[in-house]
Amino acid sequence: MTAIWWVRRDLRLADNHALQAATGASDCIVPVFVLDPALLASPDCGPKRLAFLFAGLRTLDADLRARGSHLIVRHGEPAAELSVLREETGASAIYAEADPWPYARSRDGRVSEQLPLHLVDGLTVHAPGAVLRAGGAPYAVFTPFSRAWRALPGPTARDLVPTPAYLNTPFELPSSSLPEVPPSQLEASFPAGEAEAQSRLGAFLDVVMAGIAGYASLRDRVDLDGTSRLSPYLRFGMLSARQAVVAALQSAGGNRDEVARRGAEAWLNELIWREFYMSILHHHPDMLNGAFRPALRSITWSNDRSVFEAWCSGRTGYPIVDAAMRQLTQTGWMHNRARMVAASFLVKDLLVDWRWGEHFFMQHLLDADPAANNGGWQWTAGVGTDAAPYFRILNPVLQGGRFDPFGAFVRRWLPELAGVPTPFVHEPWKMTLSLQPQAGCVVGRDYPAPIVDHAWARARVLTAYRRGSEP
DNA sequence: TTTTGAGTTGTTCGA
DNA sequence: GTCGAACAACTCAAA
Repeated sequence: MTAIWWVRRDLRLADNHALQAATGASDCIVPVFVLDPALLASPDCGPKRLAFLFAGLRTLDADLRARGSHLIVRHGEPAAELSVLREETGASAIYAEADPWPYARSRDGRVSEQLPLHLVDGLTVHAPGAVLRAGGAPYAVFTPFSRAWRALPGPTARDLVPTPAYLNTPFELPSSSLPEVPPSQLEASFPAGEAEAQSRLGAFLDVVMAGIAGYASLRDRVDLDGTSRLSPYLRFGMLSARQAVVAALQSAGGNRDEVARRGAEAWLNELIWREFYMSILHHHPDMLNGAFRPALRSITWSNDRSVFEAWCSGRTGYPIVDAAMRQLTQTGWMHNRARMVAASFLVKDLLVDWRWGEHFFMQHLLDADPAANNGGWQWTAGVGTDAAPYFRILNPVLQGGRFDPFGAFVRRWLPELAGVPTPFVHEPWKMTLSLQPQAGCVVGRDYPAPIVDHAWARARVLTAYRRGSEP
């Protein structure tokens, strides 16, 4: 018996339920990845994430070759390509990991009409649809969702599926080659692959390194390396979410000190957020098209192209926003706190439709996932499930002072601020005209003046939301 | 059905 | 400088 293992966003051999289902049913496995032209042509498909995916596929191929197998790559419409592959191999079934993303669901529906496709849960620890209220309705608020999620029997180390020692793939089949991507800063920041993901997880969990132990107190500091930086790996399944949750639960339990326990709890909470947004998207696929709350679909945005472009390129005149955007466009990753500050600034200070920002993040983030990205933007804009209160408008100067107290983050990404004294580093326009040349940063010449006045913008957005929520 | 308490991540103002 | 209240009103979840 032969089975096709259809790889999509589960680029790993460890703890892979779709692969396990395939090997359980068949002794011959055909691993395939289908490059879908509809996805490659999507405006949300950016070159950085694509390069990360290609690098991940090469690594997966190498990992498979070490086990007697290899990855077959096909380019074309998935149902058609899988159909051809099934003819070529005589496979009796196709196994793949279920994905709640609406495009994936319709694609898989089309494949199922023609082929014996078996979808296996594994993208999340608890299937999106498994965490429900007493009457069977889905949750729309995070805290009760997380309580119900935690109340379900959680995975333990014994539940993790080991990496297969050998995979029998005797076929010599045509395989498309992946485009070569030149080495970049990206490759240095986030090397793709399962081994890298495992090594990062190990370092994060290491007691001596204090990654997870310091997480609760340091994760908001944009100038420090206080987060796991595992999001790109979770996005493509180079790391199993189940393995991450098992690690978090292990770190949260036992006789550990209070700080370490709190750190593990905080990290577990972030993993639950990921599952929350996948669940939300599963139940409300229409969220990708607009605000969850109908009352907030008629806000009048300024939608000023020039301020949007200033935001995209990191030229708003607010250092923490600009540093965040440059970190994103240069590395494909942005610190979580910086995401909130940058997103809040676009929506609340510039009054630009949150969907513009959502698309920009989709294009640039290695870890961009439709569920989490949309959920985060709706949360920031205050138009989604469990939305932020209307009055939560982040002040970029205060956020900078609190989460980048010495200005190391903004100086790293904005070299023009290198000589600005720390008291002014988050508001350089407050330097006197005589100090600016001494600091090597004349506002308006070396670094932009603020694109809007925050106090004025705050009043404007409150008015716009009040009007937008009127019937 | 009605009621009640709560809702990731804050800011501003005035005493 | 510090502190507490105010900031729309609404929806969700559970009793």
